[in-house]
Amino acid sequence: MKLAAWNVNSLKVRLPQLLEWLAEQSPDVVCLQETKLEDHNFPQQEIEAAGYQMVFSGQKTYNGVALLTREMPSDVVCGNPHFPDDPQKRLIAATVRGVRVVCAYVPNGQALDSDKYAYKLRWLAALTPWLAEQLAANPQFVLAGDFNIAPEDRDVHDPAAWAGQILCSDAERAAFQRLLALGLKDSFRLFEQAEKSFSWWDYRMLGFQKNLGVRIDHILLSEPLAARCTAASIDRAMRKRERPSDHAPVIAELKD
DNA sequence: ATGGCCAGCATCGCTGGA
Repeated sequence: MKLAAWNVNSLKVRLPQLLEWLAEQSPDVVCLQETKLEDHNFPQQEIEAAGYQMVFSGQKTYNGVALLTREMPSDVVCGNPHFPDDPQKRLIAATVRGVRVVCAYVPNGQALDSDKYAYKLRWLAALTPWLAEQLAANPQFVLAGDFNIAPEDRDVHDPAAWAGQILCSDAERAAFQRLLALGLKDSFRLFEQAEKSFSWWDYRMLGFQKNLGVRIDHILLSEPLAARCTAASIDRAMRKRERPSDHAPVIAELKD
């Protein structure tokens, strides 16, 4: 079972790249973030034609998440009951082949003195108890998406420059550790990886060409799934293509 | 020299992303 997460930064713009990538990689489950589409505009026919079922929760202009799956997903939940009435569409969960999959687009936060940062921390604080319930109900569990957190200094191209900044602050990293403390493993770190492996690069300043990136997109696996995980990677090739998303897809493979 | 891009929405400049 091949799991992937990708912040596409507008599915309207990125649909051709997504369809090419699905054909090349043939993932079994894809968690998409930043679709930026209202549900009635979701490109269902094109994705169905590519051989995928889908569930989605979107809005105009901002946010939006979706799950693409080879088999019909069940028990679909949008949003977090511990964080009710959130107008921002950032969470969708479903069960596929016995695996509970939670697709998340964690708020960016903008800057530590911003209201958006306070919202990010509240959002993450509410996420943890809900995940604990989901995980207890199904030990075959994965949380994947854009976390907007670089968990460690090795996940940042210039840790000194980023120290204490958004994506790297102590409070954000502590929130990430609380997710791991539920019993989740960062699939990428289950394996030897190249130094300076990142999943996001700024469109400006030749960020990708200079590899000035951060690793903020993650696939976290419960212990039973981590035991089945055979590989984890970041598909940097997608960032080299024409009109790329600023995020690369991240992938984890599980043996059946 | 501390910027530079991209997407959306709406115009001919702003917000948000990270």
